[in-house]
Amino acid sequence: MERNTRQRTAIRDAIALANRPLLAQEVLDAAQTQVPGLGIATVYRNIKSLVEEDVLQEVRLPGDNPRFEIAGHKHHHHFQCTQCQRVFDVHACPGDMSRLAPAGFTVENHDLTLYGHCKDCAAGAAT
Amino acid sequence: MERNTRQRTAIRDAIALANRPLLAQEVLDAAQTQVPGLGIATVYRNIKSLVEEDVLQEVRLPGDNPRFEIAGHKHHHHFQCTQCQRVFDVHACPGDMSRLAPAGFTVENHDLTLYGHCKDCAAGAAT
DNA sequence: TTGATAATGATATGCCATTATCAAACAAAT
DNA sequence: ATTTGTTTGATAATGGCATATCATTATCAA
Repeated sequence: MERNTRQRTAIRDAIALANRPLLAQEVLDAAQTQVPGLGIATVYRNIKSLVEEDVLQEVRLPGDNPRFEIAGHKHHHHFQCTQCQRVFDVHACPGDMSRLAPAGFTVENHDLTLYGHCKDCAAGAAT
Repeated sequence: MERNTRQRTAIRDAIALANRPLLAQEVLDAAQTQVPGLGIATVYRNIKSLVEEDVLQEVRLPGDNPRFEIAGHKHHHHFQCTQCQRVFDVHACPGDMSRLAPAGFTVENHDLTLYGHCKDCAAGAAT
């Protein structure tokens, strides 16, 4: 991955502009608005190399396939809408977790996922 | 699944006695100490029916296959050891999360996973 | 104890996300 | 514009978890 191609640019831009973590399939859908013939293999290839270059980072939520967002964000968490399944960043954190673990356990990190209805789905739906 | 078999009993007991969520493969390993010839298909079959009967519940952690624990526990979270990969229950919670989400989002639930070293691995290892 | 039938175990198959393959298209240095 | 080596796109192959299949075994009511 040494050359600048329309495909690579479209993939990176799609993720950057979404401003939320995207599944490979969501990246394909978004990037195809820029490059109609784009193939899924190219999406996987470029995501992989962009992760290796620390341009992107992987986001794993329970039970879901990997999503990808622009790397370098400071500590944050995620919100998943139980209706549209989309994932959004949450730039807040309950704070220190080290007291929660049982005695003898050392806490080094944590993942928090909030579930509910996103702004769009909360607005349109009767719960 | 209407009959009581040695296999079914061994599977349920293995999960109950582990006192932590187990992968299907971990259930097989544990239950085989009671029923040596036990097959993986029987483990999957019985786990599935025990979940449907609300005897077991599924636990999903980011990036991992499903684990299963005895159902009915009150709200709790999980700790995963980054060394042995085992998962343990955490009977504590930072509390209300509804203020963390962006405006317009409604929070209905949350999952928290702590990462670090479990008691066994913290004791024996040089980090 | 027997007999109807449910459960088991070995393994084939299904399912899906991801990766490999390879000819064709393209980037970019000359 | 030519050339050379990289990237792409279509699709086959892969890998891993889970389920289906089916002959055999086991359960349990009578």
